Amino acid sequence: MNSSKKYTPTESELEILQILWNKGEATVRDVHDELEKVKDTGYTTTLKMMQIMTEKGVVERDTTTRTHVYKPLFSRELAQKNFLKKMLNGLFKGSETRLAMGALDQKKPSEQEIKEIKDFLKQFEEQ
Amino acid sequence: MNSSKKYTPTESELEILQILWNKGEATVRDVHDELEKVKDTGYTTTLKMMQIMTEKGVVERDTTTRTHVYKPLFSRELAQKNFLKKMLNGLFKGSETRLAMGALDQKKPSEQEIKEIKDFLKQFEEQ
DNA sequence: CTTGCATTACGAAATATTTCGTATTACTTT
DNA sequence: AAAGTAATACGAAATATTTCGTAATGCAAG
Repeated sequence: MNSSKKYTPTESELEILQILWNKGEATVRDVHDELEKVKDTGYTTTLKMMQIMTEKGVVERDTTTRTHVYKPLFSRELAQKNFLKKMLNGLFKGSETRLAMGALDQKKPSEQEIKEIKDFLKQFEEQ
Repeated sequence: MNSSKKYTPTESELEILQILWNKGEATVRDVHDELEKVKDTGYTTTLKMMQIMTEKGVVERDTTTRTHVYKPLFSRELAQKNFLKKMLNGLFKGSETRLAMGALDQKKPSEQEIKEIKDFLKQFEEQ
């Protein structure tokens, strides 16, 4: 059994992270103005969300100025990698060198495995 | 504003879908036995989960035999595409032809956009 | 300075997800 | 056919996520 729980952003957190990733850093106002274009929730909701993300250590904030400035600590790349890993986990069902148990962290995948991963990714490439 | 909400599997649903995708179809017992290797929850939890997924239309089940057999209706490819889309949404921040608003569904991305997408995907390919 | 405005803080309600206990039902074994 | 076993049904508790109302605070304009 395995109970290493790695952080995955929730739906809402991901939306906020997207904006932070794009802007590099932003205030709650910045983020909320963006969010509003796509989603229809109040300002304090966004604020609270970002406060929670701060607690979780997903973002950090500079509180020296009155208007706090937030930066992502969880990178876009990591989000992608984590998702990819999650998908690959399901892929290596029978394989003895089960990536499934988090091997992707510890050992290098084999040639064969790399090939499979590439095939898996190919679909995104064709047109 | 936009409020078209497309289904995204929750964390737990995804775990179950992984197994169903691999097996093609499976009973609750099958799924639970797999799940147990990785997670430590009771049988009825898995059952309930799969029942809910049935209600949501994420899976379907054959109830002709006593032991129900479940099949995924939500494909691995779609899960990937949705995630990818979500990531791309954040990528086309300023672009006039904002993929952000779900354009990926409706119109073909431009040459330029395709290039950006490919670049984005490249990181997964290098070794 | 004091009024108004934008911000953060915070608690708690609303909602969604995950978990499981208990009951019921069907099949199998004795 | 009775007892045991394994499955589904279902309600509801536990937990996690999302939402927002209200209050407190600081800044800026009058």
